[in-house]
Amino acid sequence: MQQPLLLHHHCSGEQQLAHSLLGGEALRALNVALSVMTKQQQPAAALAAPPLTSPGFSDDSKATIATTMARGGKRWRSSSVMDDAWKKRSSSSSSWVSLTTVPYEDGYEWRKYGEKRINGATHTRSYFRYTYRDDTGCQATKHVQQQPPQGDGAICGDPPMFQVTYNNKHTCCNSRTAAAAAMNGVKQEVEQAPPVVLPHLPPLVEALAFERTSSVPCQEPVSSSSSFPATINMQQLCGGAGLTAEQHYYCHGDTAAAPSSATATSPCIPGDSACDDEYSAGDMMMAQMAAAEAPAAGDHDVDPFYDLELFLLCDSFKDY
DNA sequence: ATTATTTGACCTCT
DNA sequence: AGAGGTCAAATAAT
Repeated sequence: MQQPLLLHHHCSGEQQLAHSLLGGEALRALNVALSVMTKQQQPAAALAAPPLTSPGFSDDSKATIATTMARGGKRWRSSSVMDDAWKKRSSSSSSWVSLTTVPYEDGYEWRKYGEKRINGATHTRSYFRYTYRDDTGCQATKHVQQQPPQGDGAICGDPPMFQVTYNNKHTCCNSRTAAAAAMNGVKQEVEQAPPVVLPHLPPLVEALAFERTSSVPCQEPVSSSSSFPATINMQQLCGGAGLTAEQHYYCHGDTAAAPSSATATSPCIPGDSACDDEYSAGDMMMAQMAAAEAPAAGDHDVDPFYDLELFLLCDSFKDY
């Protein structure tokens, strides 16, 4: 319903758009949808992606590495470091998949460390690790795989979809403080925060996603490298333009870990000093709405949807 | 000068 | 042997 306004708001005036969105049916529909969401806790849909298990390492493989290193390859790790890596790999296996059009905007900063051509895939796969891994010890990684075009692939306006596979939970408490600590040269204690439970998104979430527009100009398929910024600018997250595209999360592994930003980081929650300047009446309205829908203060620790709601609301309305 | 990305080699697993 | 993941030297960007 809002598509014409969204497409032409530069002509008809942003105020009118905001009025239409915040004062009309859209907000009410959103409110209802979120209300249903909070009450609906269905198991996650079947995974589209193959299981991403960590097979662990046998003693034999350790020996293999030892001999390999002895014969003078390009490897440089000491055996003790290797042992630690094995322990980590085998003890903290968890991964989850996100299907999204915005593969790099998840609230954390990532550094690209590799790119591979994957068999049968039309695009290369890019590998990222948490930018401040060395400072925080956070072992979170992800890889991004652009999906082949759906249908005939030539439909204008169909944005490229990316499958983002996250590995290892963020052990830094949240994105901003970890980044700040790293930038200040402060060695941050690695907190063993309780695992954040990934909200299982019911189908209704799809109704919240912004409808794809058919008027977006045709684009060349996104090339595998350098077409996207590999790191996330926090200012962009808080005040940058652009609507959040649809994101679907799937999880698997031992613990349902949350996609980093969608929950704990919530980079744009009103009241956060880093974002306050960017928010006005609309934000307060969203905060009130979320407060009305969410359990009493303090209860959102056990409400898997609470932070997700805030994130979606905040991110979706931040430009108004 | 510093930081981030690219890219080919290396490594493990199947 | 091939596939997928990681490393770090080389290169590019800031």
